[in-house]
Amino acid sequence: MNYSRQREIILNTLKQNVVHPTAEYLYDVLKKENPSISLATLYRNLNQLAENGIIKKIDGLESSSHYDHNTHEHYHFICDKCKKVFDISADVAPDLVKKAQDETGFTIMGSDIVFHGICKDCNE
Amino acid sequence: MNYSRQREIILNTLKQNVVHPTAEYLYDVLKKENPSISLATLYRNLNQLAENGIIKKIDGLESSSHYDHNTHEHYHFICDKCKKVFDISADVAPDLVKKAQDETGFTIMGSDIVFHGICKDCNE
DNA sequence: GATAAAATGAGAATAGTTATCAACTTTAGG
DNA sequence: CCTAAAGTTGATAACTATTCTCATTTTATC
Repeated sequence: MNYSRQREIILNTLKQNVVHPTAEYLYDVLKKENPSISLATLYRNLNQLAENGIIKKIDGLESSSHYDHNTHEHYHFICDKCKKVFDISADVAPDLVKKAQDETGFTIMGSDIVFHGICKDCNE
Repeated sequence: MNYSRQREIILNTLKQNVVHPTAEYLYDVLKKENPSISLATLYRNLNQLAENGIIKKIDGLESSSHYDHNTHEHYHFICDKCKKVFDISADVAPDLVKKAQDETGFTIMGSDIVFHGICKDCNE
């Protein structure tokens, strides 16, 4: 990844935003200073920056939603290779909601954890 | 929500699938037994079942991705009312990846937690 | 069984994102 | 500091996942 003016602008704009903006929001902000910037350039650069670990893309699962008939508190692991989703017991994060509530003072109604990695089968 | 044949079929199909299928996967399975079922019916019913707490929709954030220039391990809270995203420190779930790794034997490369609820401002 | 409310299928519509491609930038080597 | 190769850009078409619309059919109620 070599230098690019647009990428620098995008990264700076993201850094100046305390919130965790969506691409759409960033696009609106960017266009004010830089009316010619293209939406494709924005997405391309956000993805590149994320792939290089310079920023982080927050979006649990990637494209499509998954559905689970098990409604008991539990979490999920998605294999980056085979894309299968596995259950992880709620024990890995005890009192999670309570702790987060104490830290923030927000009313927290639920939590989802999504782990990423490579499952046993794909590891072999 | 009153009874519906299609909803029953959809729920049963979901229950019989160990994996956590996407709508697309479910649609393929459903069509075999029930060729006339419509994709809209499937989505409508999955949403209804999820709203009624009968199944769970797994998808971190809703529609669009958010981007974060802070790449240190930390988690997020999204306010269901104003849709703003807030940071939550990694302390709420100590040794999370290690614990999940011990439980599963998978190679875990990362974890995302998304909390849902109502933020302080919206609570007032 | 008649009637109102809810659910359906088909396909159009939408939102978010990615792909394509010709023109322009950046980098490295001579 | 010129040039060729590699990378990046803007514009727009294309794609994917999901929701909306609406005429028809099912379900619940009296």
